[in-house]
Amino acid sequence: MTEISDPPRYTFKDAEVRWQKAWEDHHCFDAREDQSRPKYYVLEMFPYPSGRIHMGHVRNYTMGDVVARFKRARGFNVLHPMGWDAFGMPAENAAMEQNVHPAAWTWQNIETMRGQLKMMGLSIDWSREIATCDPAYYRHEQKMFLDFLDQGLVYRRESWVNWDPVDNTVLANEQVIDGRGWRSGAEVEKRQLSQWFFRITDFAEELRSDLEKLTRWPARVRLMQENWIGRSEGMRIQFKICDQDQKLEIFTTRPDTLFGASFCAISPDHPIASELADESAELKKFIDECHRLGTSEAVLEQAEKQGHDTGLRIQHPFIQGKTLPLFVANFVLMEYGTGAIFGCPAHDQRDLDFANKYGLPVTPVILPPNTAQETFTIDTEAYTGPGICINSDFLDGLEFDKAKAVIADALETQGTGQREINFRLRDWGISRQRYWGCPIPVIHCKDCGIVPVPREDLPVSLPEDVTFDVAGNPLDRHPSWKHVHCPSCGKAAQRETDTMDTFVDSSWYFARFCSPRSDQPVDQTAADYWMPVDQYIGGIEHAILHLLYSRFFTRAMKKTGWASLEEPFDGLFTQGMVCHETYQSESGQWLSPDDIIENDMGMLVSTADASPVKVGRSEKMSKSKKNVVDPADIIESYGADTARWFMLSDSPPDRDLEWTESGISGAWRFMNRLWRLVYRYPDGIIKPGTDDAWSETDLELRQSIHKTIDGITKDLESFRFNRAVARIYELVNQITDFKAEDNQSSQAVLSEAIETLIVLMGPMVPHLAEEMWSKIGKTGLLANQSWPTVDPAMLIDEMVTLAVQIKGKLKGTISVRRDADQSEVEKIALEEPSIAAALEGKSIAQIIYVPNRILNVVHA
RNA sequence: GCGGGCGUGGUGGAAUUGGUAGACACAAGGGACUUAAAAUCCCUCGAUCGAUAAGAUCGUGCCGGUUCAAGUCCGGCCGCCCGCACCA
Repeated sequence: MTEISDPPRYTFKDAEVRWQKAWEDHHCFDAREDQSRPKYYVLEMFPYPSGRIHMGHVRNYTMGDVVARFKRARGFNVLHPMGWDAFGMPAENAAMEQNVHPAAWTWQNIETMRGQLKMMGLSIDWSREIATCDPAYYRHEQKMFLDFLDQGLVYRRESWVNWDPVDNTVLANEQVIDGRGWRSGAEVEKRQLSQWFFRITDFAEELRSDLEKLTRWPARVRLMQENWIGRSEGMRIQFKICDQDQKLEIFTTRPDTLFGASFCAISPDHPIASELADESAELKKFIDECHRLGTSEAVLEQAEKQGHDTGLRIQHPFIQGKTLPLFVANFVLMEYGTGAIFGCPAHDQRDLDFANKYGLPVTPVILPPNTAQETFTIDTEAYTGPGICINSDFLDGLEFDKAKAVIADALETQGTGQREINFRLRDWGISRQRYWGCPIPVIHCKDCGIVPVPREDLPVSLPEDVTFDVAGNPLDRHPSWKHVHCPSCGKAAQRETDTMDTFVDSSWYFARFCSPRSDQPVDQTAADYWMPVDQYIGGIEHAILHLLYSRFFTRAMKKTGWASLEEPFDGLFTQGMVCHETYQSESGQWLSPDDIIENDMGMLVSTADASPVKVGRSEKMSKSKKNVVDPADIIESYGADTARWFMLSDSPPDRDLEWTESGISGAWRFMNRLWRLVYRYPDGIIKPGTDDAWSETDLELRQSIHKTIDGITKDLESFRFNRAVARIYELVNQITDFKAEDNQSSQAVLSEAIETLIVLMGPMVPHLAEEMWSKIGKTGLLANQSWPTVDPAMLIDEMVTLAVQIKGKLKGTISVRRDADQSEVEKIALEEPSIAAALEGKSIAQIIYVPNRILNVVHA
């Protein structure tokens, strides 16, 4: 081989474009159903087209691409699509601020970002691209909405919402900051509005119990969903209201504390409260007060328990003649259980706070273990632990768990209570008073009520001639759009002007990718072949909502005949965030990494005025803190492969990754090092020979090759990309150090090493790998090359290094035959000078031998 | 408050799942090449003692335990991070 004195640098600009075109020309990544091959569906959470791609996208899509390319090389028929989560508020904000149409703004962003993603060299089947704002997509969403409506999976009801009086819109809870609208800054009001809901609670139990089937999901995400669904077993109990026919229904998980009840309380939104408020100005005032305070976290944190005595009395179900006062209390939620509770102050902290404030009796009914009843009192701290029932009539002496069952039976026999399971999960409100979303396809008719838009009239498209110069929903004030004839009676009627929550759009896009141009929401044959998604990858921020909604939607689709499975995502991986140090000027202004420079003294200063810069901790890249690095700049200066390599190196993919300049330049240096390595070997390096008379060093390299194949295969299967990267470095170091002898077998080993290295790197740095592949004289695309197979014989070492310990402390290592028997190993170990010296004069008590691992000598 | 996770060199992180702690990389320092710089190549790099050697001792947040053997298992602290939060 000839050493070339000055190898040129790897010219990524030319190479990356060239190989991207080659893949496209050869349709390498087009996916077609093929029943004869095992399929693999890799999906990354699709991006919102905000304008430009950010580092989070680069990390996400690099990981997905590694999996897609790896699986393809392993012989799978891979589906790896991309689309756009294109409806949403930012488009309307842009419309208001920049006077552009949301559609124009969105499609322009898609154009830009598609180009940027293509520069990354992702193995995506672009022929399947979809955008949720395209009527060709959302008409199917409307169709399914109507199917859900037919099946009773959608309903409309009045509900309390956060209303922004300036922007004239409903705000999500996350959009209310300290009681004010996040955009307008106006004090948010509670209003009752008629809203559409998806009946996700129908599936609460199933969504919870099926979590255990999702074995390829992170335990953390499953737990978060489980907590979110929040199942609790308890009882619904009907209390008699004194001097009335009405009953008060409450829900409790602690029927065992029923004898400790000292009051009942209902939510300010409870029907009984509203009824009473009609006759009591004072109560009405109290209820209004509760509404004004709202339920935002900050408020609840400090909010005192407050109540209003209704004057009504409630009959205790088991104690003759005992009655309890009924309060309206600010801490009782209408949305959970029945909106009414009984209060047992001794064993619930909230009830105790309330009782102490209003001077209500506190009767302990659960005695903690190893406590004397005479000395047990409750002061300001409720006892919520386990124990034995006291002061509880027929429950006395029973262990509290047993007591729950006994009293449940008693109530059920009496007919005044039933065992019930309650969930924290609420139905999913999907109405948004927004323009840029999927229109809800119904018509409101004065005579016929709610009439679905006839299916043949779908899609209900958004009108284009809308304005954003005034607050409120443009659909609502559009001159003609909402005025239609009732499809049922033909009289004048109005369209629904609310649009759907954008989470609806992303709840089924994965199914649409299977047959993106079908004139049905999904083509059953295609979906049956491709679904479920085998590997889904995205941010942990979607652990609950998006993933839960998708699980619900898939079930709803199954019920309406659009899906044949329940769980859309078989495997889930949640990637960490991309972080960067933060910089602030002396006056506290955030500075971008581009605005700072290291001065002669090694200090970071502002490029503008050379003033010192405060370096803050590494945080998620965000525009507000200006600690962002634009991926487009990086790809421009270093190429896509360098960016991809850096993304995969060092940090485990589920943890946060810190972006550093030295890290990216290190990755760039490595790209060139590889290029030089391959450049040293002219075209057509030696083909593997039949001669297997390897020298010891030949054998060593061959073993390394196969151990690397084995290791990287396992690493990529289990998302340990950082480990795979380290193995590549190890192999490259070894190849660099390898001195090939002047014979065919030695040359062949080197040849095998380089070839294998290139194939193994293919999924991670595809352009460079193609370039190297072609450089060593290979014809045909590496993208179509299959994954190397492991020679199992090469994984087994003839000799192993064994650690020798004395009383558990390492004293030396010896080299022994693999699986050598204990007596042989002992002999070698005890003859080892350092061991012999350490054991001088000691009598050996025990020797522990773990073959191929360790020999531990224990002396007296 | 409830639930969960994490804690290893100057830094990011490895560690065959109880068996040689620190792989690999970054940063740093030294050297070679060069008129010089960049690039590249070589060496050192957990701490302490020792001479920059041989060697020894200590060392995975802290304290204790189990074990022949603990970063890994158990108990108790400390610190950080995340999720939920008036859910009866």
